[in-house]
Amino acid sequence: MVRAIADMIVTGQMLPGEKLDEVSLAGRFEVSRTPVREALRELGAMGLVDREPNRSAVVTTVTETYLHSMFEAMAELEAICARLSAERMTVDERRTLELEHKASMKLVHTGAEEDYAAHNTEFHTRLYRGAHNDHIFEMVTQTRARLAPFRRAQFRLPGRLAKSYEEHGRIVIAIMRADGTAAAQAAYSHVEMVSDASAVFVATGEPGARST
Amino acid sequence: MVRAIADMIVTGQMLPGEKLDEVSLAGRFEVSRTPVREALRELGAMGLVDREPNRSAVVTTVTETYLHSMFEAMAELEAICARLSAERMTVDERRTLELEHKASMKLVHTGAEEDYAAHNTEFHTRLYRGAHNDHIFEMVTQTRARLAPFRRAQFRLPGRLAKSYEEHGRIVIAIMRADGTAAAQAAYSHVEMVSDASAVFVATGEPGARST
DNA sequence: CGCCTGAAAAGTGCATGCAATTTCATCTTG
DNA sequence: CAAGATGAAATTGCATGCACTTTTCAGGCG
Repeated sequence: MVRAIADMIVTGQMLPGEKLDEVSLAGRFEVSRTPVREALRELGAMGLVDREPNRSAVVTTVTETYLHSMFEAMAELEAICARLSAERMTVDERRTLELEHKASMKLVHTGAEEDYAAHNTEFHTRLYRGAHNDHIFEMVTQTRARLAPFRRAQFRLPGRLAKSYEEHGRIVIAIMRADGTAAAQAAYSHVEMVSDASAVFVATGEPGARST
Repeated sequence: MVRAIADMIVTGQMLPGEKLDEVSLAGRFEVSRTPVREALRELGAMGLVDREPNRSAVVTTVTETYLHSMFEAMAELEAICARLSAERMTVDERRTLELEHKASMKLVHTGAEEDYAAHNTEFHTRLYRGAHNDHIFEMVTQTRARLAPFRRAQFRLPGRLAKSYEEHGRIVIAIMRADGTAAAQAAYSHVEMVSDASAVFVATGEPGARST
């Protein structure tokens, strides 16, 4: 159930500031309020909802500066993962990463945004796993989840798919060369691009853009 | 109440693997089981306790490899904070950091372990704040909390106080020079030292050492 | 003597109910 | 007409109770 509610937030079905009242959710999931309350607590600890005493839980509205801090943190974390991946990935991991990347080229050509988005998620997850550090994996995964609402529309920008593919390519090459510094550099600027692309939608008031 | 239980875990009053049964805690805090359950959920989301269906919550036992991954993550995070602090701290923040650092010298000479530990916490917190990135601040703070049980005894190692002071000094100097690279380097190796110092106690079976 | 079996005890998961707080609409007043 | 006061409805916080699962332990069996 935590997963279900988290998904609704992360996928943008619930907008920041929206109230999550316990009885409605209890009805929606056909359980009593007790498990709902526990789920909301957990979501609160995850940073997805804000809770104040005697008030309804609300989907967290991130301020513009906090959003910026998350994107910056994301860039740093991805840079670390890319560097460690360049140093630590097994030959199998490297080969798979490269193969999957090259396979995604045809998605770019056909302009399959949905499919490319899925590939993109997997690509980055491979990077996180390749760092061989479970705690970093958890941090980067959680941060990525909280940023999801703001990244969603990025591939709708014209030419973004091709750009993304090209940036991935730079990361892959650096990792294949075991060049940690270059990999970190490439990953950092890749996230910066995503951040810029997302900023467009934030500014135009797309889902999740409302800020305090 | 979450805070109270978290403190018991972080300060080592509760050892990894220890069961947290709801009725006892309810009695201990003189409330019913409901708020206790919610607190345990939250602690679970924070990674301090493990919860499985129909089983008592237990204080998280970190495996040796996961502990290692947390220390490594901590080094990376502190390095980032030090680098960003070197680039972004205001003159006030820099001055305070330096003053507090120099003031701590006499704690080293008198061998006041408790007081130095308190100073140490504040020193690092200043570093985290100096990065001017709220999300990174949250991540590093949470990671630090989870590592607390394993770092506790480090200052009991002979000569550790002086070493720590010296390492802090290197970080301070780099930050005063606005040399981000040197600051990151100094912070990273500082955490590595702490990791090594803590490993001694983990190996000897001090509180929090039990691993799966 | 050790191991399996099963029943009792203990503990968790969830529903429900009540007190306390917040919220919202309406009424009052300057 | 706007701003504040007021009371009822809605909502949260917590206690309690019951069903179900896990654990424990005593007795029987190999």
